[in-house]
Amino acid sequence: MTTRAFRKSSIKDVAQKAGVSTTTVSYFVNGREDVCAPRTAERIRTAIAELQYTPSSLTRGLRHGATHTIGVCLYSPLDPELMYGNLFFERLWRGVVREADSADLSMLHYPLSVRGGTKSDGFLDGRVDGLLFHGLDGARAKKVVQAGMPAVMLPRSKDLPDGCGAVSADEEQTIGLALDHLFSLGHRRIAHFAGPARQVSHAETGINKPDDIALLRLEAFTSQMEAKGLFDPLLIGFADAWQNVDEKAMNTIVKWRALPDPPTAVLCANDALACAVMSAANSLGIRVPEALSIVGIDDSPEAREGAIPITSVAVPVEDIGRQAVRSLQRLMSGEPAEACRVAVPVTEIVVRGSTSQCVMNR
Amino acid sequence: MTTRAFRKSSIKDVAQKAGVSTTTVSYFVNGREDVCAPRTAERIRTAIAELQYTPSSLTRGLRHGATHTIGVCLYSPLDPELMYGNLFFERLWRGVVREADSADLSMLHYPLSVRGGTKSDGFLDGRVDGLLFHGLDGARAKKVVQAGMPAVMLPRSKDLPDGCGAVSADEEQTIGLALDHLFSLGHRRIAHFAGPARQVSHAETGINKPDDIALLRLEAFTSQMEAKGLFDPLLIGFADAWQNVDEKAMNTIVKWRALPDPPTAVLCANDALACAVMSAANSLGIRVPEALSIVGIDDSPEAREGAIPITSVAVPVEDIGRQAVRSLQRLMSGEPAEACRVAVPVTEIVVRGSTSQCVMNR
DNA sequence: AAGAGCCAGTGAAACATTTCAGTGGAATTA
DNA sequence: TAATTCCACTGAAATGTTTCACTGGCTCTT
Repeated sequence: MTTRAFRKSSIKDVAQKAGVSTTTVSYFVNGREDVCAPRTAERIRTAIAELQYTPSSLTRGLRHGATHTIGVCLYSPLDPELMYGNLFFERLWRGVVREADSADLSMLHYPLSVRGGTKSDGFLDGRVDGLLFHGLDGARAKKVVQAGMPAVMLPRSKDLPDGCGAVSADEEQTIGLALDHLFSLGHRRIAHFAGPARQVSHAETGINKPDDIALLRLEAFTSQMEAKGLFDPLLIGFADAWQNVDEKAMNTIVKWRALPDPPTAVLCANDALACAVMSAANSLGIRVPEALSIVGIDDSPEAREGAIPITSVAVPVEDIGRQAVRSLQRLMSGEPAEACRVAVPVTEIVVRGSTSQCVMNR
Repeated sequence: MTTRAFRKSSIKDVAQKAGVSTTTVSYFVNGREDVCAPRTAERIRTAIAELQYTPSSLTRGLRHGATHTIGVCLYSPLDPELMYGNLFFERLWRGVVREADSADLSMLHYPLSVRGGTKSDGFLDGRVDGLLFHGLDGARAKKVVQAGMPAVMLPRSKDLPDGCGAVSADEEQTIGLALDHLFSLGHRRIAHFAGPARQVSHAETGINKPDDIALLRLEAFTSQMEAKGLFDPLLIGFADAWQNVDEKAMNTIVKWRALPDPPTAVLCANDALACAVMSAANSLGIRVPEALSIVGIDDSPEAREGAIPITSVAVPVEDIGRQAVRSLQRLMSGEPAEACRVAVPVTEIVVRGSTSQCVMNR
């Protein structure tokens, strides 16, 4: 174990230089009122300045049992396919950073050997007061949480351990916004193109991806359509993997068009899927939105930039990041985990050219 | 100062449970050979497992004087205009994370109060062995470096303090690639649309932005053109701020067209500027590339996606991130700062539709 | 003038760990 | 058998800081 190249000056050095005890220096530094003899204070002040003294966070943490630091575990930077050009991470990250900043919390990134490896011990090495994680598998999360570490899952996953906080977008609202929009345009035969349930490549590594989101959206779609008596299992399509989404979309659309009562609108689990459906429709000569309305979710650039821009539900990703930090703070200050599980409201749908009045029902 | 909600088990607890001294446990944990009595080892092993013991990084750091942690200071997530949709940060970040991961280094993000505030003491609180910073102003950097903290500036700035490492793209090569491409197409009258020298809004906050890059590119352009005897100061345009880039581009192009000998190609300091020049050319009815070749720098999506995709020099941003971590490691292990200043090679120019053979010189 | 009270500051323990320098006992050697 | 060597382990100091409990000296009150 190598030692650091430079030596910081310690409270002892300051005490010696100022001719007082370390206790006095400590009191001075921490602003206790009763150490106020002006001349002593002055000597300490100059000693600190000359020695460039800064109290060691390490020992402070040791003494206080708290470090004012949260561990953040975001797998995205290591995951090429998921992240490049996808602003999700960027926005989430920004929310986290901003909230942590205003709460005066430092953030520690654990290296992959801890994040991706099998041992979760690294998280318990005393450097952090709490943990924010994004894509840690349930088993390891459980271990960490059971050891007493406050932790918030981001977004909430299916196998959320007891005692663990969680922050997600309210997917019921997400779906609700999209469906309300389509309902108000007169659509009744509404299909859903669902996202990949879970990616195989990552099931291997034990990393739990937020593709659970796709499942939540599917469930919300199903229950809300059922509540209106409009649900038809034939109108559910799946894209099992990212690889051949275009093909999947094509097949699915063809299948739907062959139905006696084809859908007039399709709600896609995310914008990437919506784009795939859009180009499938184009290839098949199905006019959008006249013959088929398309709604996406995420409000990503790809939805905005096509020839026919796609109506999309805007997910408040940055808010999710902020709320996650807040939840973690509450958890750290002792609130019960149930109170630290929040569904961030989703309130905005950006209406664009891919949706219009349903012509069938006129 | 609040204490943490949960108490970790310490080496003492393990020692007590296993009926040995803490020394023995320590030796066991750190794999010293001479503590190998199988029965003792077994007892310690079970005690550790039962108590979920993990050695405290805090005290380890305290004892060893090194924490295997680097501080990273990236302002981008807090800077709306610069970052959204700009993959620069994302790619840089990924390089940093990957290299840190493979070097088994943790990364600590300091909060804005340290990063943006006036005090640089926060960096010296003993939690990190070195510092990677991106947009810390020269004065504060100097203070940190003088205090003996190994630090690497990313990218290299004009006012790089002595003893500080630095990693940047080799802007001479960047410009060289672009110019060679244009020369090979026969262009001789080549203009340069330079980036903002420094952003006022951030000069206020004391944050030094990497807009120095624009300056470096301008200098490289000037010297390389001069070396060929082709430099003409009239062919230099500036975009002083992001806000009215389009207008600036328009004015600049108009001005250039009015010259007796207008440029046949323009090298823009980045892709955003190249896009601005492209749309200015479109508005003015100047055909690209026939009447004007345009080269950008960065190889960003915006360069790729226009109606006429733009030829652009690909800057190895991820490499820069990786190299920065490596440089910092070398610096931390005692290498002189001069050896820890690297210019990352720039080798790739992506040729697209915005450049073609120069017709004037045929 | 004696006790009370305060002022300005100090000693030492505690936090969790590592590591130098030992120690007691057994096995080996002379 | 006595000395040596080795084994398996332990004591204690050191890292930098905070904080409880205390002290010596001074001033004030009665």
